[in-house]
Order: sequence, then C-alpha cells, then structure tokens
Amino acid sequence: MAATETLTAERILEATEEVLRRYGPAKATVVDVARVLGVSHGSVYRHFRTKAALREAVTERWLERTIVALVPYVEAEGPADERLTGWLTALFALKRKKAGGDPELMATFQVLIGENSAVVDRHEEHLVEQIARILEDGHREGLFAAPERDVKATARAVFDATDRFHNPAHAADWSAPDAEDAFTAVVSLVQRALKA
Amino acid sequence: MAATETLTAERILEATEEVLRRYGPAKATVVDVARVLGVSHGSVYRHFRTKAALREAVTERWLERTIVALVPYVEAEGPADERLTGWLTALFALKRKKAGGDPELMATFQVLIGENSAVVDRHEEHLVEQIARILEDGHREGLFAAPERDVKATARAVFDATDRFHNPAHAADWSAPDAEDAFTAVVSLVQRALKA
DNA sequence: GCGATGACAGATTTCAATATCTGTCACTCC
DNA sequence: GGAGTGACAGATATTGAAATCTGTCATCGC
Repeated sequence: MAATETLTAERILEATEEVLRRYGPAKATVVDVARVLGVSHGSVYRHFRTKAALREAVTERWLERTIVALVPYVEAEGPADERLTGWLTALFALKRKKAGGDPELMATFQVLIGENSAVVDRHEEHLVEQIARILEDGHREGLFAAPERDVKATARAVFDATDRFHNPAHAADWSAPDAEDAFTAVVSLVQRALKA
Repeated sequence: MAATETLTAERILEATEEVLRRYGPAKATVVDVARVLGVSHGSVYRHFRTKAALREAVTERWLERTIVALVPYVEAEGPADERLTGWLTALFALKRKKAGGDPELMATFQVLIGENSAVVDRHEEHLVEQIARILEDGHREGLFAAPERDVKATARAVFDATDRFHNPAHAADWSAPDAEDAFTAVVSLVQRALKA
C-alpha cells in the first residue's frame, strides 16, 4: 500500500513505530515493518544496517520528542526557581501521562530504552543541559546560590534527585495516590538546596 | 541429609535461599527446597501455605538484614548531618557491594522484590523511619531547619531524592566511574536543603 | 545506474507433546 | 495426635521439530 511514495528512513521509522505499538517489542519484526510499507524486507535493510539500528533510531526519535516538548519550559518567562519547578513538573506530567495513558506502549518503550543505553545517556545529557540553563539564569538573577562545583554537576544532581519521577523504571509507582505529594516534597527539597 | 533435625520455618528459609542462589528465581522450585532438606515437598507446605508465601518470607528476611546493618549508623555518635551522610553512604556501599560482588544474586533478588511490592513498601517505611530519627536529632541539635511539613515527609523526600543510589532497579548504573561523584553531589544537595 | 527484490544460510521463535511442578489430602508411623 | 508422606489433578515448564526471522547478495527492471 502507498508503494508509489519513495521509501525514506522517515517512513520506515513511522512504520516501525506502528509495528512496535501493535505487536510489542518481542514480536515486532523487520518483515512486519516491510509488510506495513508494502515492500520487501531487503529494502528496509537498505536504510538501516540492522534491526538493532532501526530500533535505536526509533528510540532516539521518541526521546527527542520529550526534549522538544520541554523547550518552552526552559525558555519560559519569570523567575528561574519557578521555571525549574515548571520544567520538573512538566517532565513528570509528560511521563506520567504517557505511562498512565498507554501502559503497554510504555512497557514497549522501556524495553527499547533497556536495549539502547547509549542513546538514553545522550538523552539524559540533553535534559541535564536544559536544567543547567535554568540554573545559570537563576544564579544570574541572584535566586540560586553559586554552585559548589560547576553548574553541570549541580544540574545532574537535580536530575538524579528527581529520578524517581521521570525514570520509566519507576512508572509503576506514579499511579500511587501519594506520588504527587512525594514529587512536591522532593522538588521543594531541591529548591531549598539551590536557594541563594 | 540432616533429616534428624526438626523441620522449622527457619531451616526451610535457609534452604530456599540456597536453592534461589543456586538455580535462580525462574528455576527454584519447592521440590528443590524439599530435596535440599531431605524431606517431601508436602512437608514444606506444612510451614508455608504457598510457594509465593515462601518467597515472600525469604524477601522479608533479606531486606531485614539491611535494616539491621544500618542500625549502627542511626545510633552513631556525632552531629546529625554527619550521621545522615554516614547512613546514606553506608546504604549505598551496602547495596553496591552486593550488586558488584554477585550480580546474579542481585538479579535474583530483584525478581523477588518485583514479586513482593507490599514487603518492599514496608521495608521502605523502615528505612524512612531511620532517616526520620536522624532528622529529628538534627532538628534538636539546631543543625537542620524545621521541616516544612512533618519530619516523616521530609525523610521520605530524602529517601526519594537518593533513590538512584539504593534502588536495585538502578544497580547497573552503580559501577559507572562517576557514580561516586553523582552520589556525593546528591548528598550535598540534600544536606544544603536540610541545613538550618 | 540504482533502488528494489527474493532466495538463501544460519539464528531465533513457535508450537505441541511430554515432563515437572504446585497445592491438596487421606494416609502412615512414631 | 500430629509431623511427615506421596499419589493425584490441574497448572506450568521443557524440549525438539518445524516455522519464521535476520542479514546478505546476485539479480531484476525501470
């Protein structure tokens, strides 16, 4: 179907996502992807060297979306402490919505994440950079104390301290009734630590 | 072997641990446990209603050991802030040693933990209580600021913020070269947040 | 010429038959 | 009398043969 369109990496990635969504990470095959696209599986291998590379690219695309969704919170108006809380809240809300809205898709995603730790490491770096930018502004505004070491290390500490509220490994805990309170408590702990 | 000794819950738990250690969580059976003890599997069911109950008891015992090992750090001499750092460091070191020393055993343990979230919840409660005790002392000593809500909530926030360094789900990260630095950074973040 | 194909070898997965395990209970034997 | 047994039914796991998948590449056809 739609065999008239040229076969691009982009179209293959979309089809792969659909197949992963439909069959899950264990049963999604390259043959399935090719079938969705109406081509032979050999054609898929023209764009991606291996099945692993294809899955990695999907993972990357997926994570990239989170980064993009958070940009507005990095560039928001207002004092840096509020922006930090806004950013952390947005990240938690985003992850929680995904996990709660489609638990199966989340499970699929978690498998992909487990397979591609290098991609995840780079993703975490990006998130830490977003925190660091807010922290720098806060320091400039006189809201946050000078970091003990460098801003990046502090940003990483903030990221690690809130890990329980964005790491998919903890997705199961996010539906607990006191998850919101626990999140608020950790954020206010972090805010007190940063305060000038 | 040693069939002369009476069959106690304690002996069954020890045998179960041995079987779990040797065969892993997937292949450890009640029949194996009975074989180690030199009894019929029916006898095991006299002490534990189900295989699940048996595994739960093993998990509980295992977690209890961590609590006991940490008591000296709760009751240590010295200022509360140092005691808190000591306690957190001890917990991280304990977990890291177990994870690094025998990864397979750790994987087994993680499966048990996944099966028995109620037991884990109670365990976390105990750990949070240990933190709360140190926090109370720190408040009395004038080292820690008055908690925004109750001490328990703050203790839980400290526990959550350091999650990445004691939750077995993150065991894989603990061997990274910068794990130690990341831990220190989060602990110093927490300390700044608590400071009076 | 170049993107697409499909047959192929070796690796992995599926499926159904077989074996083992879980949990029960009437029984044994001290 | 009560701890311990082992045969049993239903559930779960193992196994090996057959099917499918991955990745390659000589070939096709536009």
